[in-house]
Amino acid sequence: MREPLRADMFADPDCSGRLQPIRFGDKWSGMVLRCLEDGPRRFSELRVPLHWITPKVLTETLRAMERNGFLTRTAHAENPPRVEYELTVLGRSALGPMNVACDWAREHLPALAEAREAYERG
Amino acid sequence: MREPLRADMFADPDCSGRLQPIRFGDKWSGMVLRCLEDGPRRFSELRVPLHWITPKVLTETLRAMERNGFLTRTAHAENPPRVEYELTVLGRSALGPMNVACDWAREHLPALAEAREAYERG
DNA sequence: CAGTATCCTAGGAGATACTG
DNA sequence: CAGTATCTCCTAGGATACTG
Repeated sequence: MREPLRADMFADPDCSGRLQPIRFGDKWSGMVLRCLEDGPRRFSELRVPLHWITPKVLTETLRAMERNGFLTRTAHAENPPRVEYELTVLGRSALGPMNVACDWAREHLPALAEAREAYERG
Repeated sequence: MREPLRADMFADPDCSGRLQPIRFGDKWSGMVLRCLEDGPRRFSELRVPLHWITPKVLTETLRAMERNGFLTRTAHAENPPRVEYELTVLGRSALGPMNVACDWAREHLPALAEAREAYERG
Protein backbone atom coordinates (compact mmCIF):
# COMPACT_ATOMS: atom_id res chain seq x y z
CA MET A 1 0.00 0.00 0.00
CA ARG A 2 2.79 2.46 0.80
CA GLU A 3 5.79 0.94 -0.92
CA PRO A 4 7.56 3.19 -3.43
CA LEU A 5 6.90 2.55 -7.12
CA ARG A 6 9.58 0.44 -8.75
CA ALA A 7 11.52 2.10 -11.55
CA ASP A 8 11.25 -1.00 -13.72
CA MET A 9 7.49 -1.26 -13.27
CA PHE A 10 6.92 -0.94 -17.02
CA ALA A 11 10.28 -2.18 -18.21
CA ASP A 12 9.06 -5.52 -19.55
CA PRO A 13 10.32 -5.61 -23.16
CA ASP A 14 7.34 -7.68 -24.27
CA CYS A 15 4.99 -4.86 -23.37
CA SER A 16 7.10 -1.95 -24.54
CA GLY A 17 6.42 -2.73 -28.18
CA ARG A 18 3.14 -2.78 -30.02
CA LEU A 19 2.20 -6.36 -29.28
CA GLN A 20 -0.51 -5.22 -26.90
CA PRO A 21 -3.41 -4.15 -29.13
CA ILE A 22 -5.57 -2.78 -26.32
CA ARG A 23 -5.00 0.79 -25.19
CA PHE A 24 -6.49 2.74 -22.32
CA GLY A 25 -6.99 6.30 -23.45
CA ASP A 26 -3.73 7.85 -24.53
CA LYS A 27 -0.23 6.49 -24.25
CA TRP A 28 0.18 6.97 -20.50
CA SER A 29 -3.27 6.82 -18.86
CA GLY A 30 -3.30 3.07 -18.36
CA MET A 31 0.08 3.13 -16.66
CA VAL A 32 -0.94 6.00 -14.41
CA LEU A 33 -4.02 4.03 -13.44
CA ARG A 34 -1.78 1.13 -12.47
CA CYS A 35 0.57 3.42 -10.55
CA LEU A 36 -2.27 4.78 -8.41
CA GLU A 37 -3.78 1.38 -7.71
CA ASP A 38 -2.25 1.10 -4.23
CA GLY A 39 -2.98 4.60 -3.02
CA PRO A 40 -2.19 8.28 -3.64
CA ARG A 41 1.11 9.25 -5.26
CA ARG A 42 3.05 12.46 -5.79
CA PHE A 43 3.94 14.04 -9.12
CA SER A 44 7.64 13.25 -9.04
CA GLU A 45 6.93 9.82 -7.62
CA LEU A 46 4.94 8.99 -10.76
CA ARG A 47 7.72 10.06 -13.09
CA VAL A 48 10.04 7.25 -12.00
CA PRO A 49 8.18 4.18 -13.30
CA LEU A 50 6.85 6.16 -16.26
CA HIS A 51 10.28 6.24 -17.92
CA TRP A 52 10.90 9.80 -16.75
CA ILE A 53 8.00 11.11 -18.78
CA THR A 54 8.44 14.86 -19.28
CA PRO A 55 6.55 17.05 -16.80
CA LYS A 56 4.54 18.61 -19.59
CA VAL A 57 3.16 15.28 -20.79
CA LEU A 58 2.54 13.97 -17.29
CA THR A 59 0.63 17.13 -16.45
CA GLU A 60 -1.47 16.77 -19.59
CA THR A 61 -2.21 13.14 -18.78
CA LEU A 62 -3.16 13.87 -15.17
CA ARG A 63 -5.35 16.82 -16.16
CA ALA A 64 -7.20 14.70 -18.72
CA MET A 65 -7.79 11.96 -16.17
CA GLU A 66 -8.91 14.50 -13.59
CA ARG A 67 -11.27 16.01 -16.14
CA ASN A 68 -12.75 12.58 -16.83
CA GLY A 69 -13.26 12.00 -13.13
CA PHE A 70 -10.66 9.24 -12.85
CA LEU A 71 -8.56 10.90 -10.18
CA THR A 72 -8.41 13.84 -7.82
CA ARG A 73 -5.60 16.33 -7.36
CA THR A 74 -4.86 17.56 -3.85
CA ALA A 75 -2.34 20.36 -3.28
CA HIS A 76 -1.15 20.58 0.33
CA ALA A 77 -0.25 24.06 1.54
CA GLU A 78 3.31 23.30 2.54
CA ASN A 79 6.80 24.28 1.63
CA PRO A 80 8.20 22.61 -0.38
CA PRO A 81 4.86 22.00 -2.13
CA ARG A 82 3.29 18.58 -2.04
CA VAL A 83 0.61 17.46 -4.48
CA GLU A 84 -1.06 14.10 -4.38
CA TYR A 85 -3.05 12.27 -7.03
CA GLU A 86 -5.56 9.66 -6.01
CA LEU A 87 -8.02 7.46 -7.88
CA THR A 88 -11.72 8.15 -7.55
CA VAL A 89 -14.29 5.37 -7.33
CA LEU A 90 -14.85 5.80 -11.06
CA GLY A 91 -11.14 5.59 -11.79
CA ARG A 92 -10.81 2.52 -9.64
CA SER A 93 -13.69 0.87 -11.49
CA ALA A 94 -11.68 1.14 -14.71
CA LEU A 95 -9.15 -1.26 -13.24
CA GLY A 96 -11.69 -4.01 -13.88
CA PRO A 97 -11.65 -3.90 -17.69
CA MET A 98 -7.94 -3.09 -17.62
CA ASN A 99 -7.14 -6.24 -15.69
CA VAL A 100 -9.25 -8.28 -18.08
CA ALA A 101 -7.32 -6.79 -20.99
CA CYS A 102 -3.99 -7.43 -19.26
CA ASP A 103 -4.94 -11.03 -18.58
CA TRP A 104 -5.94 -11.46 -22.21
CA ALA A 105 -2.65 -9.96 -23.37
CA ARG A 106 -0.57 -12.13 -21.07
CA GLU A 107 -2.36 -15.22 -22.27
CA HIS A 108 -2.19 -14.43 -25.99
CA LEU A 109 1.13 -12.63 -26.30
CA PRO A 110 2.90 -15.77 -27.55
CA ALA A 111 0.20 -16.26 -30.20
CA LEU A 112 0.57 -12.62 -31.26
CA ALA A 113 4.32 -12.94 -31.61
CA GLU A 114 3.98 -16.19 -33.52
CA ALA A 115 1.42 -14.70 -35.89
CA ARG A 116 3.82 -11.89 -36.68
CA GLU A 117 6.66 -14.23 -37.43
CA ALA A 118 4.43 -16.33 -39.66
CA TYR A 119 3.29 -13.20 -41.51
CA GLU A 120 6.88 -12.04 -41.94
CA ARG A 121 7.85 -15.36 -43.46
CA GLY A 122 5.03 -14.96 -45.96
CA MET B 1 -25.17 -14.39 -39.17
CA ARG B 2 -25.62 -13.24 -42.73
CA GLU B 3 -27.48 -9.97 -42.41
CA PRO B 4 -25.81 -6.95 -44.03
CA LEU B 5 -24.00 -4.52 -41.74
CA ARG B 6 -26.07 -1.51 -40.83
CA ALA B 7 -24.74 1.86 -41.96
CA ASP B 8 -25.50 3.42 -38.58
CA MET B 9 -23.71 0.68 -36.68
CA PHE B 10 -21.29 3.20 -35.17
CA ALA B 11 -23.44 6.28 -35.42
CA ASP B 12 -24.16 6.64 -31.72
CA PRO B 13 -23.12 10.20 -30.87
CA ASP B 14 -22.17 9.20 -27.33
CA CYS B 15 -19.44 6.96 -28.66
CA SER B 16 -18.21 9.17 -31.45
CA GLY B 17 -16.50 11.54 -29.06
CA ARG B 18 -13.71 10.84 -26.65
CA LEU B 19 -15.81 9.73 -23.73
CA GLN B 20 -14.70 6.14 -24.22
CA PRO B 21 -11.23 5.98 -22.69
CA ILE B 22 -10.49 2.43 -23.80
CA ARG B 23 -9.10 1.86 -27.28
CA PHE B 24 -8.44 -1.32 -29.16
CA GLY B 25 -5.32 -0.86 -31.21
CA ASP B 26 -5.71 2.03 -33.60
CA LYS B 27 -8.74 4.10 -34.41
CA TRP B 28 -10.57 1.45 -36.45
CA SER B 29 -9.45 -2.02 -35.28
CA GLY B 30 -12.07 -2.35 -32.57
CA MET B 31 -14.87 -1.51 -34.98
CA VAL B 32 -13.56 -3.95 -37.57
CA LEU B 33 -13.51 -6.61 -34.90
CA ARG B 34 -17.15 -5.89 -34.17
CA CYS B 35 -18.02 -5.92 -37.88
CA LEU B 36 -16.56 -9.40 -38.35
CA GLU B 37 -18.19 -10.84 -35.26
CA ASP B 38 -21.00 -12.54 -37.18
CA GLY B 39 -18.95 -14.01 -40.01
CA PRO B 40 -16.75 -13.07 -42.97
CA ARG B 41 -17.24 -9.75 -44.73
CA ARG B 42 -16.05 -8.17 -47.97
CA PHE B 43 -13.89 -5.06 -48.29
CA SER B 44 -16.60 -2.75 -49.57
CA GLU B 45 -19.11 -4.23 -47.15
CA LEU B 46 -16.91 -3.07 -44.28
CA ARG B 47 -16.69 0.48 -45.55
CA VAL B 48 -20.39 1.18 -44.99
CA PRO B 49 -20.62 1.04 -41.19
CA LEU B 50 -17.10 2.46 -40.87
CA HIS B 51 -18.23 5.91 -41.97
CA TRP B 52 -16.90 5.34 -45.48
CA ILE B 53 -13.36 5.04 -44.24
CA THR B 54 -10.96 5.64 -47.13
CA PRO B 55 -9.68 2.48 -48.86
CA LYS B 56 -6.12 3.33 -47.92
CA VAL B 57 -6.85 3.43 -44.21
CA LEU B 58 -9.07 0.36 -44.29
CA THR B 59 -6.33 -1.56 -46.10
CA GLU B 60 -3.78 -0.47 -43.51
CA THR B 61 -6.08 -1.51 -40.68
CA LEU B 62 -6.85 -4.91 -42.20
CA ARG B 63 -3.17 -5.59 -42.98
CA ALA B 64 -2.19 -4.77 -39.40
CA MET B 65 -4.87 -7.07 -38.02
CA GLU B 66 -3.86 -9.80 -40.42
CA ARG B 67 -0.24 -9.39 -39.40
CA ASN B 68 -1.25 -9.75 -35.76
CA GLY B 69 -3.16 -12.90 -36.54
CA PHE B 70 -6.59 -11.41 -35.82
CA LEU B 71 -8.07 -12.17 -39.21
CA THR B 72 -7.45 -13.95 -42.49
CA ARG B 73 -7.72 -12.54 -45.98
CA THR B 74 -9.13 -14.81 -48.69
CA ALA B 75 -9.09 -13.70 -52.33
CA HIS B 76 -11.43 -15.70 -54.53
CA ALA B 77 -10.32 -16.12 -58.14
CA GLU B 78 -13.40 -14.61 -59.75
CA ASN B 79 -14.33 -11.69 -61.89
CA PRO B 80 -15.22 -9.21 -60.49
CA PRO B 81 -12.81 -10.01 -57.65
CA ARG B 82 -14.14 -11.02 -54.27
CA VAL B 83 -12.06 -10.83 -51.10
CA GLU B 84 -13.29 -11.90 -47.72
CA TYR B 85 -11.99 -11.09 -44.27
CA GLU B 86 -12.71 -13.42 -41.40
CA LEU B 87 -11.74 -13.53 -37.75
CA THR B 88 -9.29 -16.17 -36.56
CA VAL B 89 -9.68 -17.93 -33.22
CA LEU B 90 -7.21 -15.41 -31.79
CA GLY B 91 -9.15 -12.47 -33.18
CA ARG B 92 -12.38 -13.86 -31.85
CA SER B 93 -10.84 -14.26 -28.41
CA ALA B 94 -10.22 -10.50 -28.34
CA LEU B 95 -13.98 -9.98 -28.35
CA GLY B 96 -13.92 -11.05 -24.70
CA PRO B 97 -11.98 -8.09 -23.29
CA MET B 98 -13.67 -5.80 -25.80
CA ASN B 99 -17.11 -6.71 -24.55
CA VAL B 100 -15.99 -6.19 -20.97
CA ALA B 101 -14.70 -2.74 -21.93
CA CYS B 102 -17.93 -1.92 -23.78
CA ASP B 103 -20.01 -2.99 -20.80
CA TRP B 104 -17.88 -0.83 -18.54
CA ALA B 105 -18.26 2.14 -20.89
CA ARG B 106 -22.01 1.75 -21.16
CA GLU B 107 -22.35 1.60 -17.42
CA HIS B 108 -20.08 4.54 -16.65
CA LEU B 109 -20.70 6.86 -19.56
CA PRO B 110 -23.11 9.02 -17.54
CA ALA B 111 -20.53 9.35 -14.77
CA LEU B 112 -17.88 10.33 -17.33
CA ALA B 113 -20.10 13.01 -18.80
CA GLU B 114 -21.03 14.31 -15.38
CA ALA B 115 -17.39 14.48 -14.30
CA ARG B 116 -16.60 16.57 -17.34
CA GLU B 117 -19.38 18.99 -16.67
CA ALA B 118 -18.31 19.32 -13.05
CA TYR B 119 -14.72 19.96 -14.15
CA GLU B 120 -15.84 22.56 -16.66
CA ARG B 121 -17.77 24.41 -13.98
CA GLY B 122 -14.58 24.51 -11.92
C1' DC C 1 8.78 20.19 -5.63
C1' DA C 2 5.58 20.68 -9.04
C1' DG C 3 4.85 22.41 -12.40
C1' DT C 4 4.80 26.40 -17.14
C1' DA C 5 6.38 28.03 -21.50
C1' DT C 6 8.30 27.21 -26.26
C1' DC C 7 9.62 24.88 -29.93
C1' DC C 8 9.76 20.85 -32.81
C1' DT C 9 8.91 16.36 -35.05
C1' DA C 10 7.00 11.78 -36.43
C1' DG C 11 3.34 9.41 -38.06
C1' DG C 12 -1.72 8.44 -37.90
C1' DA C 13 -5.21 9.73 -40.70
C1' DG C 14 -7.82 11.94 -44.48
C1' DA C 15 -8.59 13.70 -49.56
C1' DT C 16 -8.09 12.67 -54.16
C1' DA C 17 -6.95 10.18 -58.18
C1' DC C 18 -5.74 6.07 -60.61
C1' DT C 19 -5.53 0.59 -61.83
C1' DG C 20 -5.66 -4.78 -62.61
C1' DC D 1 -14.47 -4.78 -56.86
C1' DA D 2 -10.61 -4.19 -54.26
C1' DG D 3 -7.43 -2.10 -53.89
C1' DT D 4 -2.50 1.44 -54.95
C1' DA D 5 -0.24 5.91 -55.22
C1' DT D 6 0.45 10.73 -53.73
C1' DC D 7 -0.10 14.56 -51.19
C1' DT D 8 -1.33 17.01 -47.18
C1' DC D 9 -2.64 18.04 -42.42
C1' DC D 10 -3.05 17.69 -37.58
C1' DT D 11 -1.72 16.75 -33.14
C1' DA D 12 0.03 13.58 -29.57
C1' DG D 13 4.13 13.48 -27.72
C1' DG D 14 8.97 14.78 -26.76
C1' DA D 15 13.27 18.17 -25.85
C1' DT D 16 14.67 21.95 -23.46
C1' DA D 17 14.52 25.75 -20.45
C1' DC D 18 12.52 28.42 -16.85
C1' DT D 19 9.57 29.61 -12.21
C1' DG D 20 6.55 30.24 -7.74
